[in-house]
Amino acid sequence: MPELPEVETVCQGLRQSIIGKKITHVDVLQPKLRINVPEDIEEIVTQQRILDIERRAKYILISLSNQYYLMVHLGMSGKLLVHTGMPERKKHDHLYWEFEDGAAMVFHDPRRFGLVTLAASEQIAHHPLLAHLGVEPLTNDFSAAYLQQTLKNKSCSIKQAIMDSKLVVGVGNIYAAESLFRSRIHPETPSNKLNTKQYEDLAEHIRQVLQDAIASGGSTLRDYVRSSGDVGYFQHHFDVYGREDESCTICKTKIKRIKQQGRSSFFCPKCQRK
DNA sequence: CCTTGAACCTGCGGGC
DNA sequence: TGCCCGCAGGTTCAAG
Repeated sequence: MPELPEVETVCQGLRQSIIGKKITHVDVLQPKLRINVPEDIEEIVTQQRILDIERRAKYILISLSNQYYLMVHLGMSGKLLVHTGMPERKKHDHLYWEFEDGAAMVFHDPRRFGLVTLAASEQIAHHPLLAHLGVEPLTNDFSAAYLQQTLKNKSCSIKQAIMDSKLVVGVGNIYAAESLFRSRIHPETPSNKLNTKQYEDLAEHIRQVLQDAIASGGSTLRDYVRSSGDVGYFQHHFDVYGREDESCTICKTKIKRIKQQGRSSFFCPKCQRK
């Protein structure tokens, strides 16, 4: 389950639980994911050790001792769980990796919008899934100046713009709504019509809302490891997301829901004006 | 180039 | 109880 903070939390959990382990077996129960699982995954991955876990956008990159990355994306409904022994097989479990010490990792994804694939380490930056991604929101490349510069000629809504992974990665439907609320910007505002302060607020609040969520995910990391992965992604409290007709946490006005690009947007019509 | 809409897939909850 | 609808955290691709 995916927005950047959840993916980051999963990566942190994996770092604590599988680095150094040797893969002894791979079981592919369902190869038809967003991209088909490579047919040679078993021969490439078995007998390799997990060296490290990295994240790029919402992709989990597991580096292996043979200069390959195992790339995992969780899509809308994916989970990557680690068990200390062999877990019982559940519906929508699509891949199992078994380790030398008896532990196992499971990729579980009812909707199959996620993916598991392989990439040679030296060409990882040029991999088609990663090559055209924009900046990471938690690095210094992401700033008000960057937003203002890249959006100055764009008339699309600011919500659509910040969810565009060619611009900035990792801002999904929840955190787009939350960062616009904190910035007091209406989601339908044209991207090129924000003033300088609004670009500053937005850049700052995108960073903040993601960092807050990572911190709160991190606080459950102990549980994550102990219980093999179920963090409870909707543990956070949101100011606007999913709160249609409930009252604004600032001014008590009823939160509105509208559709943008086929997806729900939530905002306070009083705090967030066009 | 841009914008819009649909597509991929399963499950859940509400209305009738 | 069943059926149909809309909804869900993402991403890509085709059409206009």
